[in-house]
Parts: sequence; structure tokens; C-alpha cells
Amino acid sequence: MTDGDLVFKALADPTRRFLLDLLFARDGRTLTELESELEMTRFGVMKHLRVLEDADLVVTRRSGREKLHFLNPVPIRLIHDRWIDKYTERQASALVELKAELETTDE
Amino acid sequence: MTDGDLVFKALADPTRRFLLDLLFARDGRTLTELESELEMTRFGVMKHLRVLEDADLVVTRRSGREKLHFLNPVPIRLIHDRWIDKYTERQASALVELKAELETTDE
DNA sequence: TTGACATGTGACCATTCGGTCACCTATTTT
DNA sequence: AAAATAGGTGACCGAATGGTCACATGTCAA
Repeated sequence: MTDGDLVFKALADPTRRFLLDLLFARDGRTLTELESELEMTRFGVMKHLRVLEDADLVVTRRSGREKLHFLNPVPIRLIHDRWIDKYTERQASALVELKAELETTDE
Repeated sequence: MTDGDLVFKALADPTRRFLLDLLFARDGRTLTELESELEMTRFGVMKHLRVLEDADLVVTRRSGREKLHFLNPVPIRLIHDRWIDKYTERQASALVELKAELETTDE
């Protein structure tokens, strides 16, 4: 399996996307800390973190017996660049902003 | 399953990503035309296109007995916006460009 | 209107994936 | 040193996924 494949497989699971959300909000957390945010055993979370790490979406640093987890945004950017070229980028982001605007004025 | 889930599930398969690549290169193709680019039965391709359509990554228009397929970049842009904020965007794209530059100068 | 063409449905099967558990190692604390 | 803490491995099982086929509908051309 190539690098790119790993990224898409990693993003396919809702638990793993939630882990990325947690790290996006605050970096450098340990497995145990992340586990406490999820209704799942430590082993499940560990397996998911492993997948994210293999995909290079999460990078880690050991500190004693702890392992700190950090979000790496580069693979996400590459997904964007694959199907949105420089010419259509303005359109796409404009549509996204328009949609967001319409939804907030609904409230 | 929510809309976002469908997008990530859809992107998880290499055949579906290749279909997006084909449509990114040239829009408005029929099922039969796309099928000819793949080593898979028509039914397999149809199933994949259905998944992409449910995820809103591909939109279609009927024309007689043909069904034309178009790429929709909006969901891709939303993925980008979820984990790359305005402040780190410059960093991420800079890293991507740097990596591309290093790889091309290698040759 | 008959036949060819383009697309569609439901069932089926092999493989992959998500999650848990028993068991294990390494580091810190008391 | 002993106990507690943080992380890790391999096997296992139910559920979801990828791909194919028999069969069916709608559209176009001769």
C-alpha cells in the first residue's frame, strides 16, 4: 500500500477523525489522555493512533514512558491539491463560504 | 451516516480515487466510458460511482439513455478546512511546495 | 418493431476492518 | 524492591466492504 492509500484509509474511520479533531484543538497529548475522551478500550484507541501514525497524519515524540502525539497537516493539504487546481480553488472556497453564510443567517 | 462520513468512506477506495482523477482530467463522461479505463466489470464501476454520487463528490446529469458524471470539488475543500486553519495554511502549503521542489531537483 | 445499447437491482462470496482481550515490557514512584 | 503507571503485541470474532453475476428497465437506430 502506498503512502497516499494509507492517508485515505486512515481518514475513513470516524474515531480516527475525532482523534485528529482532538489533536487539532490541542497537540502533544498522550494515549491515556486521548483514551479518556473516547468510549473505547485503550487498545482500540492505540490501534487507531497507529493507523494515523503510519499515514503520517500524526507524528509522535517519546518523553520517558509517555508518547506525545501531534497533528501533521501536510497530507491533508496534498489531498486538497490533488483534485482542486489553482484555477478552480477560488470557486470551491467561495462556494464553501457561501454555504456557511447561508446556514448561519438561517438561525 | 452523516454527509461527511460518506465523503471519507468514498475516498477510502483506490478505484474511486482513480475515477475522481479521470473526472478531474475530463468531466462529463458516461459510465461506459469510465468503465473502459478500468479493469473491472461495469457493475463494479457503477457501484463505485454510486458511492461517489452519494458523497456528493460526483454530480450527474441525464442525457437520453446516458448519464454524465462531473467532479464536485466542494467536499474536498471542506476536508482541507477542517484540519488546516488560516494561520497554519501557509506553513502546510509551503512544506508541500518545498517537498515537491526537493524531489524534482533530485532528478 | 426488432435488436442493440446504456444503465440499474438484488443476491452472493471472499476479504478487510473495528474492537476486545490475555499477556507482555519499560519507566516512574514510594 | 515492589507497586503503580504508560505503552505494546498477537490472536480472535462480528460487521462492513469490494467485486461479480443473473436478471431487468429504458432509450435509440435500422
